[in-house]
Amino acid sequence: MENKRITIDDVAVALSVSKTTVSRAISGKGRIGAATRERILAYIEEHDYVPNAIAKGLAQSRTYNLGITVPVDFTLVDLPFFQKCLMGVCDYAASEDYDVLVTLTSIDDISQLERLVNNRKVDGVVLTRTLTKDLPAQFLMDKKVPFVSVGLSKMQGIIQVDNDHETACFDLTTRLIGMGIKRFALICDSGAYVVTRSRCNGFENALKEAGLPESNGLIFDDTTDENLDRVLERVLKSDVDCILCMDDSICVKVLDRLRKAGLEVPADIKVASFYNSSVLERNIPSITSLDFDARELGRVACKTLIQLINGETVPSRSLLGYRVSMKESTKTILGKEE
Amino acid sequence: MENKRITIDDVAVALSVSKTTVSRAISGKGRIGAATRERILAYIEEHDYVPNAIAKGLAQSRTYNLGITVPVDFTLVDLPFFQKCLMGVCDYAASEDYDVLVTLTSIDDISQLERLVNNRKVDGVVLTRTLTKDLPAQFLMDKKVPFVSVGLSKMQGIIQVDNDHETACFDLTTRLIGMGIKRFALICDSGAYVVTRSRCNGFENALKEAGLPESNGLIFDDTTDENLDRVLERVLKSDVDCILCMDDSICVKVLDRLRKAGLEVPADIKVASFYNSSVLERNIPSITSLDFDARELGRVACKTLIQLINGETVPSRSLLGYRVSMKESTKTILGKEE
DNA sequence: TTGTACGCGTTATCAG
DNA sequence: CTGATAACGCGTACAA
Repeated sequence: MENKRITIDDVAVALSVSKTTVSRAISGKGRIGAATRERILAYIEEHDYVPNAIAKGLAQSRTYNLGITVPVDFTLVDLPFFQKCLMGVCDYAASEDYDVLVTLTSIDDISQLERLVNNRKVDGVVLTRTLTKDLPAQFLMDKKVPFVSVGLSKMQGIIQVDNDHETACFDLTTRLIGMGIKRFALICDSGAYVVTRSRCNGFENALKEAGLPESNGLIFDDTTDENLDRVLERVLKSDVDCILCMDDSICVKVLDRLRKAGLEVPADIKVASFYNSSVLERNIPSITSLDFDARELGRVACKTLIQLINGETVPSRSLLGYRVSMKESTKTILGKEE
Repeated sequence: MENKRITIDDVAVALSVSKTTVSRAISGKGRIGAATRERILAYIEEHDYVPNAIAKGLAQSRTYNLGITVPVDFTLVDLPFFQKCLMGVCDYAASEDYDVLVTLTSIDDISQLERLVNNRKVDGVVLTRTLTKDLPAQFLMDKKVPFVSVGLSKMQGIIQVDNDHETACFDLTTRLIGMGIKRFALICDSGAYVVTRSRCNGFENALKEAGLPESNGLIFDDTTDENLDRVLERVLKSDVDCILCMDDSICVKVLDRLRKAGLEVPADIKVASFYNSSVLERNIPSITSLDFDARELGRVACKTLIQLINGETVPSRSLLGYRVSMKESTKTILGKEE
């Protein structure tokens, strides 16, 4: 094993050319004779010379590093999302010879992100989980650091990448209506997430489009753990056909309560989730839900960010697709299938 | 907002001192007059000058970056572990002004790690999840890059940090025996993890120490999804008092099967898990288990790595503690409590 | 097509 | 105690 690392200068001397020529052979920039070029490339390959990324970075005031914020106050339910998203970012970054540097952020502490930016350790940042009050976005904007936000944000002028939750919820609701379901209850969390609004919109639009009265779509928000029982009680009394859960974390609780109440899904009541986080993967019955490809989301976010860094123009909002998974939990007993 | 970044030279010129002096005031290295030192520090504070980490890195051939490998082929059950571990690493790294750079590794693909190291993007690496066949460790060893391994490894000469699984399992088993439980079944996975061996050892030693015959501790390994049913059938016929699960991923399946078989925990049979991954957090009944602090593990791993990078001598093996959580799932019906 | 010389921002070395 | 000056390794105008 070679221990001592070789520099561009060593290559130049060994081949009796100048550093410039070697640099050109590697980068492809600037004209250079095909012959010398081949010769240099061959030598580099032979002696496995690898350019020093730090020096390169210093010279071009670039780091070829990307930052990604990861929330510390996650729940088990949204953990897979961040993990997959991170993987997607890493995927694409690697393909462009960028590396990814994680920084923990909580709702009111962005000190790690500040360090990262102030130390100029990254060329840009991917923000995951957008809150209505978005400290990181504000900070990066002030510092004029390129960044893209995964998840829609209310802030103006932010490059956003997200799945099309609104259309997805519209689609799922419409299909359920098509199966003969008429009365819904949508159970939301009390969080400050922007995405909740989009999902509600999709749901409401589907009802409207189908000509169903508003009263057929009960919406319960602010359902903390304590009053979920009361909410469900009201839901069950309301002759609801199908409970829609804003995401799996709610769905888990709902299923748990229904089981205790001795209710069968889908025989007594149907259930579906607006966000499949894979925690319910093995649930019996299988749960109808919306599937989003978080890894792809990460890839697109990363791609967009790198374009942004390179000064290319990027769409201010990219919406990715979704998949509607019709499963057991919404099957009608007559054997009607999707 | 200041837009243009200020350099050490600007500070030097503004204060009519040399760059060297400014550098000394910041680093604390080398003797310097208290007066000038204060003056420089004040100026820096005032004009919020931040040293360029890249240039600093180039000068000292250091990056102040750490790498951490994250496996791509994770399951939902061990996801929280990696996440918490990552957080611990980030915690400590930030406190030492290091940043953390993630790299995906699968069992047979370490190309991202290779890029990272070849490009000299990191000063050292934290390895998570040690397999019996450890490609990353071998690679880093050859490249002479400092690294520590989270989780015990069979390889010689590796700096390891882990929880003391063996003692923990010994402890839990012993306490269960103390509660009057005599016959155990330990259900393992068929994975190639080194940790499985440690846990089995702790379990077996506890039986031995208690003077129980070997036949009281049935061990089933290679329990793939398909034959788990058969295994459980045999277990139930064997008059076992308590099923011990190697980790929560197995425990989830076992609980599921027991429920279907109409068996009550702990009335009909007791259950405990050798690794609480928080997926069973809300399970009813609550599950007796071993708790490990993955975040602390990450912190210690990171601390050890930085010491290693700084040329300090570090213990070749650090074993961290654990917590035994006695819960409902092993309660005796008579109301005997732990 | 190729080479020279300088800049990137900092630390380290060696004088004073 | 302080200050020039040389690395660190690479990119890039500018010159040849």
